[in-house]
Amino acid sequence: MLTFSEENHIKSIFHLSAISEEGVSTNSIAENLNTKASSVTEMLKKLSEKRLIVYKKYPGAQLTELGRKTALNIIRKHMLWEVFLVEKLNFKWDEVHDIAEQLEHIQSEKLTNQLDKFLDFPTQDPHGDPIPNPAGFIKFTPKLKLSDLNIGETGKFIGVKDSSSTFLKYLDKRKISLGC
Amino acid sequence: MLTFSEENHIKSIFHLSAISEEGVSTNSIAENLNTKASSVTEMLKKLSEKRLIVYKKYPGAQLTELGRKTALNIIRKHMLWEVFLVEKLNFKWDEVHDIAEQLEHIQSEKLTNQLDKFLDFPTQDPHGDPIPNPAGFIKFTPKLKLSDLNIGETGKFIGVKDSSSTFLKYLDKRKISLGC
DNA sequence: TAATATTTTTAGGTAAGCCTAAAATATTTT
DNA sequence: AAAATATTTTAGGCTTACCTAAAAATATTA
Repeated sequence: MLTFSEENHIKSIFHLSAISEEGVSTNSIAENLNTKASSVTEMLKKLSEKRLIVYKKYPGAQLTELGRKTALNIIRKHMLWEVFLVEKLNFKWDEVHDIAEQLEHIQSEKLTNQLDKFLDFPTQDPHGDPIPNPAGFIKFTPKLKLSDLNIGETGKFIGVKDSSSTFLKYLDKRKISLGC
Repeated sequence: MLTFSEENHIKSIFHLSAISEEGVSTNSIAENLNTKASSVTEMLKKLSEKRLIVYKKYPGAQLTELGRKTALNIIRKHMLWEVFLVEKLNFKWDEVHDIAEQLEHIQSEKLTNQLDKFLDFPTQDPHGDPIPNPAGFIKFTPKLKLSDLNIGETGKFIGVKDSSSTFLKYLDKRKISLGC
């Protein structure tokens, strides 16, 4: 059983790995979690003892297979709750993040699986990101940036990189929504 | 913003007040929360500073109006989540308590209200207890104990006092469910 | 490559929330 | 009402998760 803080660090390392690959720096985690490098160092030691990361002093942190599974499980829960909030409770896609940050820490495997079933096994969260399956497998859809398209070319809008409330509201105002 | 521990103490005091009236003892709270009297004393000081309880050294703790509202809000969330788990996610009435103990601490008034609406404003939780409304008002239904009925008399089964998993499973086995 | 800058770690401190053991207070019994 | 028993509080410690400031390690640049 992990604490909220441990789970948040694992999640942060997962997200940052996707960008940089090969060792996530202490500073980047600290920045990502709005905490200090010294606090992160402490936590990295702990996560390393729990075999969730491989941690060599200066190169930084890398998730083990166990760590990756743990991260994906938290992210899966986060995304399923976001779908629930948007589809069942009529939240806007820019309002769900903070609530899902809380809900993702609820511990009950049965709850997660029943929620998944209730939502009819969604494959994407409200921002178009793929939801990992219970085994931790992610099905990526090939994507292009809007800026990669030439004038006149068309495509289907399947996701955003920036999930900030400001940007999502901007898209809403321009009537740009998932599936366009 | 209260911590989980503060919320749990407030809830405990509320439940224990219902039984004893007039000051809840330190020991009873400790027993109820599986903690020690000395830890409770500390917490009572803190809750008192936050004007959630009135705390005189030996007579024990009593909720203020603010404390009562706080307690009822937590209990309302707990019950709504229980209804959600049973009605939407197909949980049994004996499985929901531990999960609801976690969900009751999620902070979002909008979430609570949207959930309430989604569930079509339920008035009772799965164990037959009345759900407080957003203003903290509880509508009690007059009840009789099964043991108060004479042989041959009939009634409608509207709730249980003992929500232990064991007892609820026993009722299930005897095919006794709410509304019988 | 030596000097400078950056990053990371270590050292030491704080607050919350728990604990045990001892002291203080209240209650019950004789 | 004094003694014995219960309860409650205080005192002092521990762990987690933060923090700041200083030291150590690494990277960069002149």
